[in-house]
Amino acid sequence: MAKRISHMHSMCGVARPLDAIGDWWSLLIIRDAFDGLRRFGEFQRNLGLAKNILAARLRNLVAHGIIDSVPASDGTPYQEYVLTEKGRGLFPLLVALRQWGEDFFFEPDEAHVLLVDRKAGLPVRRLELRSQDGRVLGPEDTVVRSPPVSPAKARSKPGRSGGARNSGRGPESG
Amino acid sequence: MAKRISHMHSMCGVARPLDAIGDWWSLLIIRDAFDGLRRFGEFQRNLGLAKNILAARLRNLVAHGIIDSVPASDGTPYQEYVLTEKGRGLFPLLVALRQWGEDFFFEPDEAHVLLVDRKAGLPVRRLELRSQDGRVLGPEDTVVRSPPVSPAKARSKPGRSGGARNSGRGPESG
DNA sequence: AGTCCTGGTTGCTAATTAAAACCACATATC
DNA sequence: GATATGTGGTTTTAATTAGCAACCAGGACT
Repeated sequence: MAKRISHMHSMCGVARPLDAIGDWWSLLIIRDAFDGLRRFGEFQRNLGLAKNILAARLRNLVAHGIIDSVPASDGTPYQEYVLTEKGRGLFPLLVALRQWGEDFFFEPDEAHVLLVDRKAGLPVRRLELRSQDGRVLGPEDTVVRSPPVSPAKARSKPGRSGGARNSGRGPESG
Repeated sequence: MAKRISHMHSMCGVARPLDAIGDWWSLLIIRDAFDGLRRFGEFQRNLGLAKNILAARLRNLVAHGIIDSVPASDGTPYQEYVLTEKGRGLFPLLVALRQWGEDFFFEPDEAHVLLVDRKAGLPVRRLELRSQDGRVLGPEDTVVRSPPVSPAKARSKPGRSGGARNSGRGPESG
């Protein structure tokens, strides 16, 4: 199932999720799942990937708790694949990806689908990262920082380097 | 450079960006670039990946306009790799990924770094998708829809199926 | 009974990945 | 001036992976 980036030193908060998703196909499967697809054949036809690959990806996603494999709801003896809560948590990521795509991957005059608010029928707003007090934050306005270490936890995880260092910029940004 | 998911039927607004990014390593490189890393050796040491892989990924990212390769600013005759505007556009995606990771990939008591607003020193807000009028939107509240087709463009791209069909749910969600 | 559809698994081969060795250039050191 | 050392890669090579195709099994339809 792919060597992937495991053996990463830190397996930080970005690498870990990547490892769970698996690969691009998985992300497209998840997107299709958000779109209401549930059956093996639906995914396969829609994505056009080999069946063994699809089977492997679905297995992996199920193993990581992103998709749940449930008995088909229509009486057929097959499985349906539905997003778990964890899987549904990927919604912002997919939206971010899509918005980035809309921004940079289409000619100005090239027609492309866009995400609209179902109720109002209008395009959605752009995703924005905001501070607690509502300012929009860009890359320079944020830092990755270790949380304040409560004394009780200070000795619980001696192995990971996350404790004290790196409260500023630099490697091991997690 | 990986067969990837090219040969996808539609290369929709999600698949296209994925294709450009390349793979997980690339995303980690981008994350490190956001973190201020610029030199080949910095990336290599920080990520622990083979040099040829790093070189290939950097080439790919440069080719896709995500990273720019500029002469080093410190007088050395080497290159520095800095994010382009397009690359910086990936910030929300990385934040989404990180927040998802924070939600589902750490034990409740497991310490992990988190993203804080540099100025206030407080954790950032959660990314939320909102409608034009400010409602928070979940997966069910959105649809992927073709934009209204202006007559001039109606015949410009006969090949792509994006024209009329699929204004609702279903495949080819782009 | 035969055929088709769904939902996979199993082999196989070609293509990719990644580790390691190598190389060129520059700077620092003796 | 010769030698080590760090940077920024490329080439070589072995192992892994992807994806095609074939196969298989249960059910439905004819």
